[in-house]
Amino acid sequence: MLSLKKYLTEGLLQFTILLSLIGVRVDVDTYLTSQLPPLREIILGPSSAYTQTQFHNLRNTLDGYGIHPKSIDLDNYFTARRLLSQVRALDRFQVPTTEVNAWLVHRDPEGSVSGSQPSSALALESSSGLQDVTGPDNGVRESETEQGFSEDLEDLGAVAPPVSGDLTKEDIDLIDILWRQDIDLGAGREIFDYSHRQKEQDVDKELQDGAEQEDTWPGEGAEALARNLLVDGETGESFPAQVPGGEDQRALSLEECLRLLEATCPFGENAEFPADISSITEAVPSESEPPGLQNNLLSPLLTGTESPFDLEQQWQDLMSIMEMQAMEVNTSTSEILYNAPPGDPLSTNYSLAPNTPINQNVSLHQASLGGCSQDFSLFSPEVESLPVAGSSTLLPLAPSNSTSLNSTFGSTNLAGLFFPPQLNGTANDTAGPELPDPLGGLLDEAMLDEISLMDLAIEEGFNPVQASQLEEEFDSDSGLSLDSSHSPSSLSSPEGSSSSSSSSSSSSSSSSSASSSASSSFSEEGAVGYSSDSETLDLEEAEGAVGYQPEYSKFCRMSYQDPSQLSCLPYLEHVGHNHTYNMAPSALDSADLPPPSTVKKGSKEKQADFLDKQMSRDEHRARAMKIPFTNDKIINLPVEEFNELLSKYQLSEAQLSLIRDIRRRGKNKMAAQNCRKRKLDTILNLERDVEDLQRDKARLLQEKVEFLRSLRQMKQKVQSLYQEVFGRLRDENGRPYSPSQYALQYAGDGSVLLIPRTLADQQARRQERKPKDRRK
DNA sequence: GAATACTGTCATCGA
DNA sequence: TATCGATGACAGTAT
Repeated sequence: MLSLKKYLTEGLLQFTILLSLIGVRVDVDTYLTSQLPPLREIILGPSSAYTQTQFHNLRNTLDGYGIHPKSIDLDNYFTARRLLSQVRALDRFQVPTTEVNAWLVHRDPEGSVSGSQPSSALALESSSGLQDVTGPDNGVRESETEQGFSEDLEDLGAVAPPVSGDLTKEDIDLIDILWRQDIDLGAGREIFDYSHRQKEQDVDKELQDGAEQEDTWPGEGAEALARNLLVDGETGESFPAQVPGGEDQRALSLEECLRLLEATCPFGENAEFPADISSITEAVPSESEPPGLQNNLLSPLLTGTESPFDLEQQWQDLMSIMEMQAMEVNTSTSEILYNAPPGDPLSTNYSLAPNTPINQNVSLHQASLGGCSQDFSLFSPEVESLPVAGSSTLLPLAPSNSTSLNSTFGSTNLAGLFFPPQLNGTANDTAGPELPDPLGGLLDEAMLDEISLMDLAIEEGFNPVQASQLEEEFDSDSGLSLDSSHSPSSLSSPEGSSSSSSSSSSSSSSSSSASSSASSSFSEEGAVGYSSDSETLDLEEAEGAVGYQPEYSKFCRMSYQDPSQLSCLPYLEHVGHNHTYNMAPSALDSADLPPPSTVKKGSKEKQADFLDKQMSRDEHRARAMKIPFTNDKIINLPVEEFNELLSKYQLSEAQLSLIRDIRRRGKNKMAAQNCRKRKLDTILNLERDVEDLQRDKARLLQEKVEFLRSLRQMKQKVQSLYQEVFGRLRDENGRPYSPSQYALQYAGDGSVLLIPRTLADQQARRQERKPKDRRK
């Protein structure tokens, strides 16, 4: 179950993200034919399985369309089954690139190719089971999906040449837009979706009219669907044809979102000037550059100060996803991670050894977040700072083979998620500034260990979380939150045997010769050692619950054996596994039992022997010693009452000794059960504590990465300012100072001094020694 | 038949 | 000192 749950959860997450990216309308017809009209109505009803809008509505429980709660799971399950396979196939290089291409085509003002594709797209859709292809963009996407990756590149080059030439950035922007739209879904969207779902329903009715043809829906059903697709345009978000002016609205929203993105994303403008960053960074120790260039750099750096807020939220979202994702180790990712562009200025000072455990641990589940990985790259300046070279920008994303694609989509962006790209940069890039690296100490081995531990915590913490959740379901604070599903077989069989057990006679005669027949009767009842209803009730009346605690404790493991709690679970009252402590047959004599005449003699003997076997040793002893009261009284009575009870009877020394032993053992038995319950609770609490600590640690590490990123930005800013100031300095003759001979030094009062390089180096060495001495 | 889990029991300690 | 609860250890039983 754990694996299944994990699989579904993971798949649904991937599926969710994928839907968010491509706006796929889920094809439920394949799975819900006319044999399941109610389910079909529920799932294909006004609210389900259409677009990302509905999906997030479901997730956000907007309930705008009155879905039955259970339909959500069914919906997710059936859709996930099919779409999960597509998500899984991401590493076979189809979907991720097509997602990107679809949006690019949509944004292409010319859109010549995309506009010519709808018919083929529909045909492909019917064959692939994807219904969502409504717009020309999706048509291209579908066709590309079918045709493979090589043609994707061609389409990219021919159809959707990026305006800025940075395809990666556009992809990132678009993906971020989708995310924002998902988050900010308003009523207008829902209304739109609703109206167009009604039309969809009409089409479905038409399909249902031709009920037999539904199974073979690629025929007429596909045509109807095609009509529907041409009419409603699916997916709501990206669909212009349905609503007049819808395309304009969409375009407007895109632009708005782009503006929003540029305003919030600290690297948005950075990506526009990757070369500038590189040149400036490299130029710090060397000769200065024209100051005008730096102005272009400073502004994005300044805007970068706003980044932690947005990034924080996005990190939280992503990490919440990551916590639910069972991340697997993908060692191949390191290759991609360390193949960062050599000119990447951000990777200059924060490179890692390629064999650090970080990148071995950081990876997504195969290509599970292939589409989502683009979102991750949104926060990755590395991606945005890739050399802008048109289609060449896609090269890191373009797989030469399936393996590389898997690693690319599975890990690269995830690395950007967990660690800023500079962490994954190569160590070969030594073109950085010569200023003392303030971050060098922060990225030592300890830091790497922590980050790797974070991965381990997330990885290892997942199962304990699930386990604890199951445990919590299994064992609540009361210790008796039992579910019948946990032991269905145990519940059914004893109940089935209750009738025969209740018909047992009142005869207390037990014979050893009846053992064979008794055992056979047990096998017939299918529940050897389980007490019947009447037995339990009678025994509880006669002796109290002490003798029957093991029964339900078997279900709740180490639960407290409190009979009062047992009353809350009537179905458990009658079911259980009893080793000992059954009532004495004499107690059954007074119980309400059917007249002996209604019971066969053989069954009487069987029952007697059965009950005799169910008696505990102490009960046997008490019976043998003719103790005049029940073991329950012996055990549970308070000391005073117990002594009074003993004083009422004339008991021999052996009887008194036995009674005291019974009392001691009975109390000790309950104490042992309580002790074990406490022990289990302690373990569970510790488990939860560990999970909490793991979450806290992961969160803190996220924050740390964020801080490092901010620090890096500040450092770049300082470097730029340094160069700008240094470049403007002139000596008495009006000549610029040589960076190799002079350096700027920041004084403690905020002033900046121009000192010889040698002196500056000496001071830098002194400052380096001080921390070392302090450590000693 | 071995491994494991559950349960009862004993011995012991401390309150 | 007797009683009781808690707990480790062991053994029996069931799965």
